[in-house]
Amino acid sequence: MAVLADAGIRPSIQRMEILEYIFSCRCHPTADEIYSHLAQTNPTLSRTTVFSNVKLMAEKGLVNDINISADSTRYDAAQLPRHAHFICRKCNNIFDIQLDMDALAVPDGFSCDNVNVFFKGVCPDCKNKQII
Amino acid sequence: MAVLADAGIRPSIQRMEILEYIFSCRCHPTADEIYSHLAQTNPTLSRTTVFSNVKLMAEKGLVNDINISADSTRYDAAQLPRHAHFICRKCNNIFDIQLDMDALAVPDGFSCDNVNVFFKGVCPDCKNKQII
DNA sequence: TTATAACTTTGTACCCAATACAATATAGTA
DNA sequence: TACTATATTGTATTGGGTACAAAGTTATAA
Repeated sequence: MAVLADAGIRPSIQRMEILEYIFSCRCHPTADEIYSHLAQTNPTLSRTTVFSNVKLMAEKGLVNDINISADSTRYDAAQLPRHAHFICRKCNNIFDIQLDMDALAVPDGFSCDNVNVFFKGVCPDCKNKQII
Repeated sequence: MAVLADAGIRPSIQRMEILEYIFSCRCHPTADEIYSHLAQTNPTLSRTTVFSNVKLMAEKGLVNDINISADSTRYDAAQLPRHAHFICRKCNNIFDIQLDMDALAVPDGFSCDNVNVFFKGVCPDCKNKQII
């Protein structure tokens, strides 16, 4: 996990496990979901450690923090191709939406390090269920 | 405020005051900020009333709920021209960014009722202050 | 007008994501 | 080894937001 050191974060067992999970799970987990998952194999892991480290990783640009809903912050691997997110108002699932986001730019004077595009509505599955 | 009735919301003093403030202030207020402002002239107003009504107005499409930061949900008049938002990591101010968002679309099958574009970074003012 | 039903506001109590903080543990350096 | 800096842990706390029941208000019908 040289990616941690490259980002200026000193590697540790906990940090490697957290980042590995965010990079591999593809489920936009919350900090609590990351904690619950990792605690199964690492019972002494602290909830605070997860919260403080995902925040650090977001600041360093290793992960994206997704505030698509008011509930809680979700995390996504920053190394994935840029994509948008869709949240379903019925099932609350979050979907990756492939989209050309290169055209999105800020005016001169602003320096931008992060772009998020969020769609809200109803997903195909829930639309079908409503008809039935 | 026929706009309330048009959206299927029964008008009330409280609801008109809340909507009027969101439409006029242009400051992306949180529910608590709306409450604090209106409570100055309406001391019996309840915090719960504000929270439940801004949520209702967001569901009915009268206002946009902005979750650009994890802190708290902010609200914006939905009748304004579509625009993006920029949050400064230094001063936490939120700026309106004029942007062509018509190209942003979801795949077939999804039905989308709301799009948000969020930029994060440093605003011109804070960039200048850092140099000094 | 009165009665009744439906809805809204209010206020308290509560939930839970996130943070503060101090104690302990670990890693880096001389 | 001793010392310093950084991480982790666990508890206590904060604060945005909600649940719920009581009180107040509006609409509809007889």
